[in-house]
Amino acid sequence: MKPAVTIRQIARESGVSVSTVSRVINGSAPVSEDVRRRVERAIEKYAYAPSGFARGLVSRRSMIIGVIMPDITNPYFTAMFREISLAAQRAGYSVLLFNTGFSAATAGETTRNELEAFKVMQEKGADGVLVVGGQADLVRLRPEYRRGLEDMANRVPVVALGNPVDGSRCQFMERERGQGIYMAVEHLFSLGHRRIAFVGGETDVAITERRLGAYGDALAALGLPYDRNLVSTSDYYAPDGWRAADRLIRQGTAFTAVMAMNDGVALGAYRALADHGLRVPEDVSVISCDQFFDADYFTPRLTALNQHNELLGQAVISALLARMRGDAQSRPLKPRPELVVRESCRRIS
Amino acid sequence: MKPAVTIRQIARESGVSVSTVSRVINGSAPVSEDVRRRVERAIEKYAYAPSGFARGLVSRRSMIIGVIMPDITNPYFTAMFREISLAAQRAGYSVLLFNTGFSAATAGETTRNELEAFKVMQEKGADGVLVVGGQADLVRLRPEYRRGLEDMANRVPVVALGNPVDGSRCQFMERERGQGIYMAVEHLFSLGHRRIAFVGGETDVAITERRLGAYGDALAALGLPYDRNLVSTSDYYAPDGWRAADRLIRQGTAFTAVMAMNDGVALGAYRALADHGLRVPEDVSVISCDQFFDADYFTPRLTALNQHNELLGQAVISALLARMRGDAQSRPLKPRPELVVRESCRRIS
DNA sequence: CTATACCGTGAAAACGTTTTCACAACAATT
DNA sequence: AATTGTTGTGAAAACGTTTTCACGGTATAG
Repeated sequence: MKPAVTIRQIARESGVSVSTVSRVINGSAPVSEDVRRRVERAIEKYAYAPSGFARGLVSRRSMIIGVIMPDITNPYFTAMFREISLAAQRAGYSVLLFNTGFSAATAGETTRNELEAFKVMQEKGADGVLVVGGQADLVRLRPEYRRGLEDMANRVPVVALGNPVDGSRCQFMERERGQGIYMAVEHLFSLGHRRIAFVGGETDVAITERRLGAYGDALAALGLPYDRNLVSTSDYYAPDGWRAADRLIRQGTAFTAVMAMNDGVALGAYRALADHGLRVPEDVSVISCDQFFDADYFTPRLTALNQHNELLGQAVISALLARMRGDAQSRPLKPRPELVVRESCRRIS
Repeated sequence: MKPAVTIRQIARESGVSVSTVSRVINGSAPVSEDVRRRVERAIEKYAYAPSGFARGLVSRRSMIIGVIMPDITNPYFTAMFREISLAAQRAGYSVLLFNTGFSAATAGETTRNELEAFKVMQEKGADGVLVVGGQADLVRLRPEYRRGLEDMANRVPVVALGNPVDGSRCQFMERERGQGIYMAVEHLFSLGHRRIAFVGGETDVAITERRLGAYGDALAALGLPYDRNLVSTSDYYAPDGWRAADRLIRQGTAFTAVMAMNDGVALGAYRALADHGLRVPEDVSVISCDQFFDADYFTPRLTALNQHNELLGQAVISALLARMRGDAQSRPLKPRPELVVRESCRRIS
C-alpha cells in the first residue's frame, strides 16, 4: 500500500506553508484566490484527504456519531437507522454502528457487549452517541450498565431511546406511551370484539410493558376484564409470533382478535391461525401495533398502527445534533400513531 | 463535558512513566506484576480509554472497518451486515457504515454519495473497506467511480461484492453465478410448468443480469423458448413485486409459475395474483430466488432458494480480514444455494 | 569471575494536523 | 502624515499516543 500523502507535500507542491493549506481546506481564514487555486489543484492531483487522526487530535472532534443498537436485523431498528444515517451524513458526520446483539433474554451475557460499545465510542472519540433500545429500554438497568452509560454521558452528548432514568446525564427519549394501543383496542371493540389477545414482545422491556399497560387501561376504560391468559409474549419476529399465537390456541383460550406487537409477529400469527384452520379475518381479526414495510402486501392486507418510526429516527438524531451544538433542549416532536385500516379486521355479531 | 483523561495522568497516578502505561495497555512488552496492577487500578479508577486519534496517528491503524452499502433497509444487506459487524467486532474492529442510497435508477445522483463514502473511509483511516453492491454491482461502472475505487484500493485493502473488474486493485467477490436459478427452473419444469415468468430485480445490475442469464440458459437447456414478455423487472421490494406481477397479468402474458427475485418481491407477487383472483399455488406457482427471513411464515409457505447470505457475509468479511493481515488470497468459500421446497409450487398437468 | 543475554523501565522522537502568534503589506481613517 | 485596521501569510506549539533507543540490574553461560 502507498504511503499516505500529507499536508506537507501538498504545501510543498503548491509553494505555500502548511498553515495556508489548512486554511484552504477548512476555510478557517481568508486566502488569496490565486493560492487557493494552486492548493486545490495539488489536492486534486494527489487525491489528498486530511488525516482524521491528526485532525481529531488537535481539534477534538471526530465528525463521527456513534449508534448503539441491539439488532440491526430488526426492521424497526433498520428503519430508524436509515433516517439516522441520512441525517448524520447530511450534517457532515459519519456513523459508527455497534450492533450489540442484546436481548432481554440474554441480558446477562450481552451486557458486556453494550459496555464494550460505550468504550469503543469513547476511544474513537465519537462527537455524540445514540443509544437505541437494548438495555436502555429495560424496565430495570443493571448497575454496571447504568454506570457505563453515565461515564459516557459525562464526556460526550448522549441521547438514549428507551426507558427514562432519573438524574441521568443523558437525554432520554421515549418511543411512545402506548397511545396507539388505545386506538387499536377501540377499533376492535367497535367491531364487536370482546376477547382481544395480545401477542409478542418481551416482558421486562419498557416498550412492551408500556403497551401492555395501555392495553390493560384501554380494556378497563371499555369495561372489559383483563385476562392474563390472553397475553402471550415471546419476542419480536415472525417465529415468535407463531409461537405465541400457537401457544394461545393450544391452551384453549377463547379470543376473536389478536393484537400483534408488529408486522413480523402478525405474520407469524397469521401462519399459526392458518395452521389451526382459522381464517383471517373471518374467524379471527388481526391488527399490528407497529407497521414496518409490507403490511399492505400481506394477504389479507394487515390493519396496523403506523407509529411513524422514520419520524422517530429523525427526532432522535436531530435531538442529538441539537445537543451537540449545545442548543437548548428543544421539545422533540413525538410522532402521533395512526391507525391504518385494511382488511384483517372484521365486524362480528 | 469533562476533559478527557490522558495517559500521562494515569502514569502520574501510578508512579510510572508513560511508556510503561502504554506497555500495560497493549501488552507490547513485559511489565512487572506489581506495576501492572497499579496501572490497571488507575485506569479503572478514571475510566480511562486511550485516544484513538493519538493511537492511530502513530500506529497507523484505526481498528475501524468501513462498510459501504446502498440501502441497509434491504433485508439482504441487513443480513450480510449483521454477519460482517459480528465478525469485525470479534476481531477487535469497529464498523463505520456508510449508507449511500444508491440505486441503479438514480445512479446519476447517487454516485456522488459513493465517492463521498470513499473519501470518508480514507479520512477516518479505515484499516479495510468492504464495498457491498451499489455501483460495484453494475454491469458498467462510471469512470469517476472506477477511479475513486482504485484510489482507495491503492491505500487500503478493499474487498468488493459485485461485478468483477479486470485489473482492479480491489478484490472482487461474486455474489453468485446463478446456479440456484437452474435448480429453481428445473424444479418448476419437473412439476410440469412450461411458461415461467421472472419477476423483480433491476436491469443493468449484475446480479439481476446474471440471474436472468441463468434463467435463459436453464430454459434453453430444457428446450423451452425464451419469451421476453415473461420477464418483468422493477426493483427489490414488495411494491416492486406487486407492480411487476400486475404488469405481467395486465399485459395478458400466459404463465403458470413466477420466479421472484426475493421474498419481498414474492410477497408483492402473491398480492398481485390475489388481486386478480389467482390463487397460489392452485392457479400459479411462486418461487423466490433469494430467501430472507420469513418465507416459512408466508401463506402459503414460500418455496425458495436459500442463497445463504449469512455465509456470504461471513465470507466477505473474512476475505477482508485475511487481506488486511496480508494473507495469501485464500479461495473463499462460495455458499451453495439450496432449494427449500415448501407449499407455493404445485404440479400441473 | 567475566562475558553475555534478557528483563523492566524511562526519555524522547515521531505521527499529521489545527491553532495561536507574529508580522508584513496595504487600505482606511483621523 | 500618523494611526489604526484588515488581509494574507509563515513559524512553531500543541494534541496523546506508540515506538525506538538507551541503560541499569539480574540471571545464565563459559
